[in-house]
Amino acid sequence: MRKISESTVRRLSLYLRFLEQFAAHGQTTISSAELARRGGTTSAQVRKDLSFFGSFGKRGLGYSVTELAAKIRDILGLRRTYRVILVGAGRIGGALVQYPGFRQRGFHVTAIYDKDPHKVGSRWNGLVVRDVRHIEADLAKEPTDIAIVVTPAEAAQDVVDRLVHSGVKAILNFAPVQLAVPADVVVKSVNMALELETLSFSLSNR
Amino acid sequence: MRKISESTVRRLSLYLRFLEQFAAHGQTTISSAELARRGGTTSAQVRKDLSFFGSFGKRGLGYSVTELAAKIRDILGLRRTYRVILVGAGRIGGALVQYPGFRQRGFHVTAIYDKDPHKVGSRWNGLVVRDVRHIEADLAKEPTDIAIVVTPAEAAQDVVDRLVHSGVKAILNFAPVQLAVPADVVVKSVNMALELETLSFSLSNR
DNA sequence: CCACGATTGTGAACTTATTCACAATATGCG
DNA sequence: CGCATATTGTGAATAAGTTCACAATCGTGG
Ligand SMILES: NC(=O)c1ccc[n+]([C@@H]2O[C@H](COP(=O)([O-])OP(=O)(O)OC[C@H]3O[C@@H](n4cnc5c(N)ncnc54)[C@H](O)[C@@H]3O)[C@@H](O)[C@H]2O)c1
Ligand SMILES: NC(=O)c1ccc[n+]([C@@H]2O[C@H](COP(=O)([O-])OP(=O)(O)OC[C@H]3O[C@@H](n4cnc5c(N)ncnc54)[C@H](O)[C@@H]3O)[C@@H](O)[C@H]2O)c1
Repeated sequence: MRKISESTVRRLSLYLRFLEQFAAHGQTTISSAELARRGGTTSAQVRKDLSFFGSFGKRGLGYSVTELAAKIRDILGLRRTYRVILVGAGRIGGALVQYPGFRQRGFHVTAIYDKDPHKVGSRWNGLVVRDVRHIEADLAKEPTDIAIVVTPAEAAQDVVDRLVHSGVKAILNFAPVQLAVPADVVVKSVNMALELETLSFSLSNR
Repeated sequence: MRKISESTVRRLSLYLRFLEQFAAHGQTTISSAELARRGGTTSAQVRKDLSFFGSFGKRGLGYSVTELAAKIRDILGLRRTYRVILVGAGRIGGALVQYPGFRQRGFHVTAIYDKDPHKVGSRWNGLVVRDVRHIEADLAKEPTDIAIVVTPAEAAQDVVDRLVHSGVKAILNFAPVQLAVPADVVVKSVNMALELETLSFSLSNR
């Protein structure tokens, strides 16, 4: 397959959300122009994004909402559910476990780990917080697809090393550090302070 | 000023974080190559990013860590502090108010708003949660620089309309919806489900 | 069953972003 | 001082991403 850009993947994920909304409203077909309007892009961009993966529309008519949604789910690998573990039972971790949106989209949090003896053993949304030292053993028995790192910055690289060592191939990181991982592991970082700084830049430059 | 790309701004923010770390370790000078290594980019990219704003280095020597940090703070508009309000006293909102990292970087949360009468009036990290209906009046008296939207998706556009109407020019949005705002208002969205879906895509394509 | 309006799919043109590559220095040392 | 070494700053080359523009094709309605 040709190299697909990050921005294309992000847009596909957006299109999918719109398609689900259109489907919920009973709309059966949709044009690239309409999808573009919703996503703040152009119709050519929508068609180009899709064209990397095939041709899913009908000329003169547009796309079937449900078919295109199914196709994008396929492309994004969303036909299956994913096992997700959370490392760090802190404030952000707490918000994430309780958030129903992830499960709705097929991401199932199956375990939470922490280092703090006061937190280990407590129940979080039906899950018992486990000691982070059990990660390797647990993952050997029941591998996970994705790990979310919500520990303090100082602990993050350490935690990630153990995750990688345990065979985790995808990591979503909230700690404000640049993580080093082997080439076959993919890391996405959410850096909220950085987002605020881009806002600060925008405010100062107009 | 020439149009600066989003990616350049994000990288500058990263460089700044690294510079602060180097400063904390007592390092006084640094080369573009070293910054690049840390940030996962190339030395040419680092120099190009900086060159949009001036020339801050010494040939043969590199950059003064503290001078460059000060310069980037200038560029990003981080010489001042920012007033930030939070709309939505839920789980994510709770994590955000308690997070010390924002204040450390000059972003001061000055008020929290919610719609729920059970939450209005309660204390959150020293701040009393106010009724969202007071937003307009409050902001007329004490303008804010940035608003963080952490309400449910259904309420987000409504809240944003009121923020815009009250003169807010920068918004950080956590609700998984595309927000419509006038051209002079900048919105950044953090969409965690979308991040998970890009991971899902990566996992399914190798 | 043909002509028309709508809309896709996609090369080609264009625009933006990244990397290359090298002259222009700064430092240090014999 | 003059030469060797390091590293910047930047125009030019390349690569990547977006938009244009139009032939291909579908459904409809006369
Ligand atoms: N809270 C926010 O709004 C916010 C915003 C931006 C970034 N972040 C980042 O997200 C991360 C988590 O933030 P938080 O506010 O939830 O912090 P927190 O302090 O509330 O929680 C961190 C948790 O990690 C646990 N922990 C520490 N070391 C560990 C280890 N080695 N293994 C497993 N668990 C360990 C701690 O016991 C604690 O329970 C931090 O890196 C923070 O910088 C948080
Ligand atoms: N919690 C997470 O981990 C997570 C992850 C991804 C995205 N999000 C998104 O972030 C947003 C907030 O999530 P949450 O988990 O904190 O939700 P939550 O339900 O815990 O909190 C939402 C808060 O907003 C308040 N609210 C509702 N309507 C309002 C209005 N019109 N004005 C002011 N306040 C109003 C509610 O009373 C509630 O206190 C949601 O859009 C959610 O989809 C959350």
